[in-house]
Amino acid sequence: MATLKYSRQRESIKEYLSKTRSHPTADSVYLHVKEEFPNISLGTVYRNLNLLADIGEAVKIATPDGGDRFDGRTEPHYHVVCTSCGNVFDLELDPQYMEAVNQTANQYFDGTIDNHTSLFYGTCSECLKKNSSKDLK
Amino acid sequence: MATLKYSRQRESIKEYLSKTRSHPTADSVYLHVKEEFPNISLGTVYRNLNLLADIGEAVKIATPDGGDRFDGRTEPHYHVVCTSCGNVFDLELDPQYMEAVNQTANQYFDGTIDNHTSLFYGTCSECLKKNSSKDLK
DNA sequence: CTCAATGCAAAGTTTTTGCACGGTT
DNA sequence: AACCGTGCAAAAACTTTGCATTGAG
Repeated sequence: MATLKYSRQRESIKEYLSKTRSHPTADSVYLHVKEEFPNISLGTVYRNLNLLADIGEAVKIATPDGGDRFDGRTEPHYHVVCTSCGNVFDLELDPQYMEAVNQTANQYFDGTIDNHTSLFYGTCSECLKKNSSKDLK
Repeated sequence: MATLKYSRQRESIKEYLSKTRSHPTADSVYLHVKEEFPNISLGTVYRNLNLLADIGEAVKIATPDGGDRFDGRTEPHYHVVCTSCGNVFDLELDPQYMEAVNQTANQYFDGTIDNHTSLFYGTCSECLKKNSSKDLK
């Protein structure tokens, strides 16, 4: 395989991903890193995001509407996607349940289940508020 | 809200979704329904797929690579996405675990968790075979 | 008759890719 | 020097949408 070389752009992307909890889209990452590297291109951001996901230093989270989201948090954890606003949240699940579920899932997937990318859909509290106020009219 | 009118195209889409276990993409649905309705357009397929998802008669499953997948199975169940080939599989999870996990997730999402769309990533057995033979060379 | 659904094509969004150049090793 | 990474722009992949027409109620 090709040898990985250092690049300031990739470093900046990694740093941003590791610090934010917002599970940004590729475009959000682009906008942020652009502040430090005004000439960076969206293509470079995509290439690095996919590269980081490939080597396990980031997680790509697919959402049903809008683009994919990325997460730089490396400890195993689940996610919840709000189907109303599209935002992604970390889910603090009792390790005991995560273990049990992963074990069951692995009966079918032979130990390959990636518990970073397990994912639920729901409606976040902010959207619940908005929706209930809409229901009133 | 607008009143729903019958259409043979939508009926055909629904029937296909309810019979297949392949979790097809919009394009696969299009190709299939095209056999019965040669003039059907991809736009119509998308419109109906989204409509069915909105009224809860189908589930839209986002995958990190390739297009979204659709499922017509209506009983609550989880899915596993193969990150190698992109295929989606049903996951028969002990209801007791599903219940426990949903309950925990719902502490954060206030009872809105949709247990049709909860989703894991892994590598399916077919891809495991292919990958291991690649590793040998 | 009314309005939802369709087919078609154009446009929108998101992501990938080819290529020449610059940066890291 | 070798070759990976970048910026740019074009292209690809996927999905939505406007509009005239057809079809259900």
